[in-house]
Amino acid sequence: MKPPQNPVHGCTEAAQNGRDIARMKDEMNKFHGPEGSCEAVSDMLSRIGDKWTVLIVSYLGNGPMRFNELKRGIGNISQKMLTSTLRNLERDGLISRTVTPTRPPSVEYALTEMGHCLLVPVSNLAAWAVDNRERIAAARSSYDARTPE
Amino acid sequence: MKPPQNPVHGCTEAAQNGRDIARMKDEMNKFHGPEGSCEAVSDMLSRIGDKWTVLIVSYLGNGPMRFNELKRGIGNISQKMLTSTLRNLERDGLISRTVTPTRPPSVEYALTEMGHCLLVPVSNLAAWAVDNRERIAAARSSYDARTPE
DNA sequence: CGGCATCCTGCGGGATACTG
DNA sequence: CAGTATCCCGCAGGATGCCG
Repeated sequence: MKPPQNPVHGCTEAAQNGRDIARMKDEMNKFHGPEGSCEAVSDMLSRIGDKWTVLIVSYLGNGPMRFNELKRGIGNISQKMLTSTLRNLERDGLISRTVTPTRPPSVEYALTEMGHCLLVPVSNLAAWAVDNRERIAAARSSYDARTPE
Repeated sequence: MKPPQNPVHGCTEAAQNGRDIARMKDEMNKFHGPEGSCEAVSDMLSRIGDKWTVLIVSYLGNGPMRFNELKRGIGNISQKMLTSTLRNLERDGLISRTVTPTRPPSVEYALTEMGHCLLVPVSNLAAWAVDNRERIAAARSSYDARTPE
């Protein structure tokens, strides 16, 4: 029996008010506490939060892809950004780059084990974003409605 | 019996290769599929991935705080960025702003229920970042060592 | 104390053109 | 096909100064 579909993101204000919050605080304290790790987290989040990283990682979650395959899939990304984002991901050990010297040569990108690993928390966050999209939209229009007074 | 300390981030290549990956793919597909939600996720991630949002949210995870309290806690944030990030979070319904009209007035910021809710997936991601910090650092120096050839 | 307004800079990131 | 190189623009975001 594995973690039962756990509703990490459902969070309809019931489930979370107990244990999870406590565990989470611990995480967060170990995270502000020893000065260093805080920066590490901040760092990772700006890497991940950049305009393309998560898109690419999530596309590669469906299996290895070639350069232009990715480009077409994502659609509106420039070669420059695709290249540099892929480079950074490779540098961080999150994806692998395999060149097959045919002519013209083809290059395959794939998630590494660590890349797949990252996909887990990221997809949780993504799920949260999807699930709370409407609430946020509502909060925004509500806020906008009562501020420009 | 609740989710057993689930090793969301430990991911020592064992636990994840089965079900979780599959579930995750589903998440990701529902996420690329219906055109709209993909943007929503991308949006949220750039919000969250910006330089300060997560820091602030995580500080507020320890309880309500006042403006300068936050500023001191974080340390190197400018007033401008603190103000605007707080404003955005308030607009999105993730934090509340309460003015107590003493003199000089004091303003308290606190996470809303949705804010706490966000903290859960975020702390998972943070945990991942902490746990994989060294592997990433290693990957980077390895990469840097063999590229500038 | 908790802000807004202003000025100024760096760099993220798009468009375009050229190579192996 | 899979890049590299160059140019150029916008805006995130720091520094500084003023207000209730």
